Amino acid sequence: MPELPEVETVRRGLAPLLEGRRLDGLAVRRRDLRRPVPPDLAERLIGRRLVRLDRRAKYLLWRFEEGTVMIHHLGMSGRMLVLADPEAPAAHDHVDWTFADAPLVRFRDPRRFGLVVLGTAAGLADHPCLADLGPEPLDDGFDGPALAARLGGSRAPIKTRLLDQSVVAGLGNIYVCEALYRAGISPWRPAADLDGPAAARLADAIRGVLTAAIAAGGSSLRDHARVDGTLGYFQKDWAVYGRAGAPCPDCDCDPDRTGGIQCQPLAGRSTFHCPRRQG
DNA sequence: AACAAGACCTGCATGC
DNA sequence: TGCATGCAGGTCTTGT
Repeated sequence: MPELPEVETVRRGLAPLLEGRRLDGLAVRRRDLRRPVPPDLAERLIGRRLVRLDRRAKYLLWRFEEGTVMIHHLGMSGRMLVLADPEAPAAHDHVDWTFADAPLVRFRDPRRFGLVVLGTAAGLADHPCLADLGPEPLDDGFDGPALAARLGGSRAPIKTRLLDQSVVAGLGNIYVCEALYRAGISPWRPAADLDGPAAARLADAIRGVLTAAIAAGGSSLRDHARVDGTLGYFQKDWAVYGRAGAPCPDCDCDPDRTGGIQCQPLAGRSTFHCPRRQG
């Protein structure tokens, strides 16, 4: 589930509930996530107020008083539950946070690719999780030249470069497919071959698709809170992802004649594209 | 150095 | 119905 828009949606849902509240309790049921949950997590956090909930790339940054930061990644299958009326934890409910005057917040992550570690505000930029991240695509200054500079002279396919978090922070397989489609650029095109206009179109496409997805996701946080399960929201707006065989919504190519949206592997990931629009 | 491939872990859809 | 297979939104490590 979580690429940048989903993490941002979670952040926007949780922040108003939790910012300014004191953490009163913490339950860790499994410590063997992608990296071990630190043994002193409770000791470092309990009794402190959450000053601000931030996001960097696909990480949630829980900034507590006195400069302690909980760095939290949802991995592939992680989601946050908001439970006004807490139910018994299920099999993959690994961590609960209890803030004063707030609903219970629970981290559920069946595949355990997620991560909860600690950092400090002063050293955050140098933390191993964050040190190599590229620019935030929604920040001011992310444009064609900035993207082109990050791509450098790489001959690798543009899609694999965009999945590299040190090039642009926060994109995953879905939004890379969608952005390349919007920009009309083949996923296999060597990154170094993008000229100025193409890089500008791609930067615009990245910002556009992320912005649209966040706008669509914002209304569905209650689905997360309700433990609804499935994805819900922006997926109905995907132009190419998961739509192999469907007609391209833009060039309207006939799937019977051109094949419509195609899915082919690239760097081991399913890659959805319209060969005609993105030739 | 740059890139590809495999590993990590579980759930789910599909097909026999 | 039951079982085997393949695939999944992300990193990280290993090997070429």
